[in-house]
Amino acid sequence: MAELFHPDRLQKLEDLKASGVNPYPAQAAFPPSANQAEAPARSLAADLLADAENRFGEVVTIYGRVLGRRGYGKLAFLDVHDQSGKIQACLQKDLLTAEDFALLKQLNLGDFVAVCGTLKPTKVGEPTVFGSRFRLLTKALENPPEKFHGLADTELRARMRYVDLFANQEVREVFLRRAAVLQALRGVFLQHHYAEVDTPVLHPIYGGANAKPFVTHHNVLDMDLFLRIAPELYLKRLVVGGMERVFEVARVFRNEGLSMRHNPEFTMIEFYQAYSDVYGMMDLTEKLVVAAAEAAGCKQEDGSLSATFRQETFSLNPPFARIRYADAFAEHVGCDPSNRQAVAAKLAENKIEVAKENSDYAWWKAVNTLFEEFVEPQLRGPVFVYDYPAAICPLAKPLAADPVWAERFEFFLGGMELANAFSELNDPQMQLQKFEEQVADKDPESVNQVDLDYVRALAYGLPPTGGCGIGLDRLLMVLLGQDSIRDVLLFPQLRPESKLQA
RNA sequence: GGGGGCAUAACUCAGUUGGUAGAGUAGUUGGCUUUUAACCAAUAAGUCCCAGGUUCAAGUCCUGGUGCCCUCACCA
Repeated sequence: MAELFHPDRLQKLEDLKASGVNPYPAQAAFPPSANQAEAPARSLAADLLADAENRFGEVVTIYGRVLGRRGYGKLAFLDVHDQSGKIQACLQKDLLTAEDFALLKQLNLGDFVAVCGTLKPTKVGEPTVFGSRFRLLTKALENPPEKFHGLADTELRARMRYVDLFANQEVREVFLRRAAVLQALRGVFLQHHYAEVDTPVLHPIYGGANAKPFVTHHNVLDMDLFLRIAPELYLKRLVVGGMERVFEVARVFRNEGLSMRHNPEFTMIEFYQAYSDVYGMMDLTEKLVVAAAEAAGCKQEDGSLSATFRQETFSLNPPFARIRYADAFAEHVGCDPSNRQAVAAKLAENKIEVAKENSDYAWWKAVNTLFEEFVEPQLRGPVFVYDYPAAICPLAKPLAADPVWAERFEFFLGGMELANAFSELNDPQMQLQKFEEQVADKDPESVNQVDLDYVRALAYGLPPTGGCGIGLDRLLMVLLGQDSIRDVLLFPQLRPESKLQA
């Protein structure tokens, strides 16, 4: 970036100031004036357009950014964009004061303006505000992107999201829908009498998932802290304490690679409900996904729900399919996952090594590698896979009937794992043992220790509880049809722009 | 971290075999009272990502680096 401010614009700014125009007024509203009626309150472009025919003749006020201008000497059409959309304004010399008409000449694309005037159709019928008053609200010192293509460079779009958002209306739509989805999900939780909570992001011991953490340091306490990789263990402490239904919209941080599905920080919605279990969580997850889909605009004309993601259309009408892990495994891998010899043959065939002899965890981890390789790509979804191998589920309660399996499901959609839920393990001794095994099985570079305080909390008694975590960003990718997680994150992680900061 | 690709004006992009850096949009100036990617005329704008190298000559070829994209690895 050669210049932070466009030189021509700086000149214009000086000219404006010289002629007594404040390029950055504090208030948007038209100031009261002796010889002019008070301007009406602001209208949104979309509201005016929705009801234009009934409002023709009405005096209205619009605010927005000018992103198009077609000038004709003594008249100009402006495309005024606000959050809701775009409406045309027409400014004619006949209707304006000399000062306002002079100001029109100094206007640039990208500037914010207020226009007050009569809503009327043009000769071709487009609803247009024919301005009798007009003022500059903010001067822009940078050119907006090319008007036809918008901002296309993916790097610039992510780096300068503030430009992407106003230059590409569909991008703004994605993020407004993201906000609507979050609100809809909160609505479902409130209907089910959940309390929204905020638990710590800075953890002295990290846990609740298997991931590498970011490390930071508190100066006064003189201790290292980890940015949370999951809120799980804190949320269950709340259930121990008697907060029976809690959820958190939790930003979590994982110090791992980036990809179209991975960002170092992402949003997980976790929720826990006392006296429920994994099956209750399945029902609630289904309701949440449906509510999210409705808020995301997935409702079709016939009332059905569907989303198109990466050229594939997914029906989101409940109920979603439910399949046992072992059945899905048998179908796509070709053998019973409990048949050790058959599975060993499959592992050898696919050159998958069991990391450690005589370790249940290592064995089932390898089994799960087969699952990830052969089953998950086939799970187009929406589908719940349930009854996972207990050995790889340190936080889930084993099935009473067969403790090889645990009360856990994962929810798949669009080829991605979007949710993960358990009947929470609440036997403190078994939990301690599983934690210890897990730490012992860990690769050396991944420092981890048993969260003994969590085990102590369980010792005070965690009622039977169902818990679930939903990867909000990935869910939004599918619902909003965005290929990359970067396209549903306002500010995805990028390296700093060396030229700008140098 | 491995492999592949891209990087030229504020934006979108051309740039031939290595031979003076180009267009459209945006900007500036002028003209135009119903356009909508308005139009017409003039004009300004470049560290061709960075640093080396080859060459009489490099946007172009070579080496290294940086950033981004794709892919693999990592990733409950």
